[in-house]
Amino acid sequence: MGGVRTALYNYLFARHHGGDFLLRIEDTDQNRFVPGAEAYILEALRWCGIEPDEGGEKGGPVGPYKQSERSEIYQAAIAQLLASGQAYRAFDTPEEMEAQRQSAEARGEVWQYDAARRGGMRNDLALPQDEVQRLLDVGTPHVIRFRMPDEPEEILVNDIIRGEVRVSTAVLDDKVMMKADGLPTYHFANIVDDHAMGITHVIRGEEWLPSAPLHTMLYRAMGWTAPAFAHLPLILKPTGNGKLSKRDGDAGGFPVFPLDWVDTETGKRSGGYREAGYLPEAFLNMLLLLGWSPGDDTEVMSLEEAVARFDLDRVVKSGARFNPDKARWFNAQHLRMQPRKELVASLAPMLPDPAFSAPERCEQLLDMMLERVDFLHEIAQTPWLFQAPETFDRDLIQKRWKPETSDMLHALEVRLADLNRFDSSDVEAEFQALLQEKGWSMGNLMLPFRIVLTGAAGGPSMFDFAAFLGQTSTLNRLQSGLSRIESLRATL
RNA sequence: GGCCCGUUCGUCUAGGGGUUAGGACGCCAGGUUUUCAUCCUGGUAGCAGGGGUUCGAUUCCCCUACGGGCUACCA
Repeated sequence: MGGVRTALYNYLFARHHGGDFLLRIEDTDQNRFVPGAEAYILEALRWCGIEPDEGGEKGGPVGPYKQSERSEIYQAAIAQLLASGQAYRAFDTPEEMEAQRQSAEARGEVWQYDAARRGGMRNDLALPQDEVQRLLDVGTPHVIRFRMPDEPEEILVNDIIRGEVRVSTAVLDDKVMMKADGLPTYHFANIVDDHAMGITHVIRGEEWLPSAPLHTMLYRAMGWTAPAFAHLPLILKPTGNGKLSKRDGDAGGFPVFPLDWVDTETGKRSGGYREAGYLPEAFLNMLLLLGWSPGDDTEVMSLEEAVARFDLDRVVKSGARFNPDKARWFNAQHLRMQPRKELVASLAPMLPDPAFSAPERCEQLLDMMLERVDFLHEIAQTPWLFQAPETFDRDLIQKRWKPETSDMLHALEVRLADLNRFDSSDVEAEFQALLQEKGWSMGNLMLPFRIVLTGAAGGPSMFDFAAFLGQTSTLNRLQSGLSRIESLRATL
């Protein structure tokens, strides 16, 4: 969800200002490679309708769009940093550094690889030149670190959403730019690629705000103009503390992924909004308002409207708690805005019996049910629409079934059997005529009629429903339902 | 621990030196409806606390509290 929202805001911003939205795959961590993840991202964006202008399967003029295929570019860039003395090689092993960290922490000190400590470490800057050469000659694994200024300096980051953020380089460490495996870290690859690809705006999650000063320094060190930054508020759990995470969905009964996702290692499946029955428009609309507002009372918006109205100056600063109830509400709103044709096309394959999948039958179902559901599949999952009810609401029958009720329904059955036409209006006219003739009240006949045909208390207009069933099915349900209810009443 | 960001109804948010602090979700009540739902009407509920500045702070400043993020050869 968080990733989709970030993509959405980037897309809207680009579209609103006539720019391009590119997709770059940042796959520089070999250990975290997940098969299928890239295809998943592409498919999720496609489902949402926010496909990139460049990257993905499209490619484009500033490719490749996958960092694992851009090694030469990073090599050239790091050579520049090394040559200008703004980066250096470090040979310290993870074990060595961990030991130092442990002992520092035992003394209550903060340990970081910075200007104050690098003199005591095994690197270019501290080791004699011939020792460095020897290490290099024998192929000692090493990383390349960015050299923070020796003297503390205040770095100013101008964030579109948060304004000016100032950090002293004294609290920043010498971050690794190139890992021992020869691949760049996020920090380095990101600034190199953003520059190479002509990125003008970096719109990303707030978790990146602490490293924005580093990125600012990297642009300066490379002699490049930095893009504009905008750090988005995080999406928080519906209840409890912390940001929304994968586990929250399964526990809370709502999806946190756009599409179903199966973890290839554990085999565990996490539900997606698509599979949960959400319309992509509703999913996006819900995400849109989680951290941004148009400034007036408008809430339900199409993607086009969002493009027209979106800008970064109305993005909220504080974290937004996700509300599953409101997500449902958005779906209900968008469901009713869908063109009929599309609803029919979506509903037809969900239906339990192909006999109901004909366009006119789907139309009838939608007429009766659309305003009563939040999701289309709720129609398909209402059993009594498609077959006579198996069970009847005991409490309801106990409360509302009077001694004369069955006879009244028998009378209705006889009248309905005589009908030559069985449209909703025909059923209604006959129903009213019977009431009038016998002096019965609407409530005393209508609810039992509903119970006998559906087994339950709620639902569509009974005249529409009878017409939907047709004369034969209506009469069959009346007969079988009545006998079932009679035997049920005998046990009450 | 250190650094950074934040704080308006339960939730998402509008607002912004003088407002009856607005809307939405949820919840409650009433109306419409053959039931349920939709829809309509109304209600419930909020400026974290303390200091300043000011004629006047929810709005500006500071502090505290609380929340969040980062602190990897992960992104």
